[in-house]
Amino acid sequence: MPELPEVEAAARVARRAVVGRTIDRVVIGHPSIARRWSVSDRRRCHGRRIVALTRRGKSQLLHLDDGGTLVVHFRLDGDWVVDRAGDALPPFARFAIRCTDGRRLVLVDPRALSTVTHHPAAAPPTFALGPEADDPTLTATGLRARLVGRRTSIKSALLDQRILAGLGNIYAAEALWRARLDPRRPAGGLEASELARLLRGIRAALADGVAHLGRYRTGGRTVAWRVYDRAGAPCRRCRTPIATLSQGGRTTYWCPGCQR
DNA sequence: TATTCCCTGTGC
DNA sequence: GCACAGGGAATA
Repeated sequence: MPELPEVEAAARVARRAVVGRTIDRVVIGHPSIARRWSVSDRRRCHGRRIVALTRRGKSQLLHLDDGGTLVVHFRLDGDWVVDRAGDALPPFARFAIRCTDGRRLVLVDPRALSTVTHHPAAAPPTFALGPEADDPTLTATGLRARLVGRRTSIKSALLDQRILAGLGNIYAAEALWRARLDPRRPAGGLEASELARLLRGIRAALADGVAHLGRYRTGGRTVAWRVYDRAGAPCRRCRTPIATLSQGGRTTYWCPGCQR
């Protein structure tokens, strides 16, 4: 689930659940999380109030009243479940924040690839991220500046969070399809008009994702992607069968007929 | 700039 | 069985 629209939706769920509340204790449910938590990290969270929850790229930041920060990244499969302390933990619970009023925010993640880290006020987290993919002030010229000289494919560039933050494998493919751009094109070789199309494609793909989140979150995505996961099916624009290729170890879905 | 690994579940 | 899964840090 978690690319920018999904993480943003999850952040809203978590914000409603825990901002303004006080942490009674944190629960660590998997060694992959425990590895990054010292005894002092856990102790410092105890009794702290969560004063705000923000998003940066695909990371969620829980700001504590002592200046500390919890950084949560869902990776491929993470999601929040809100329940009550005392309930049985949901399946695949990997981490949880139990609030003093009994509210509990649980990170569920079958694959256990999600990460949660604590950063004390003296060592706040840093992010080597490009501008947000949905940043309304982003321009084609600005995009060009971030891609100039890049030899990698435009598809791989869109997945590089240092260039643009928030796109993943699905929305990158969807944006390129909307822009009618061949995903193999060198990132630094796109013309101004193509970059303008790409920027529009990114915005349209993200907007579509946001528009359909409700349906997505309540049981299986009912919305059809434009190209993602449609290998062999006819392109929705030109009827050419959708093809796949591997780029940087990820599968790219694209239309050889109308993406140039 | 391109693989390798982290984890576990699912679908072929 | 085995390949693969919407991510990204670490490594070569």
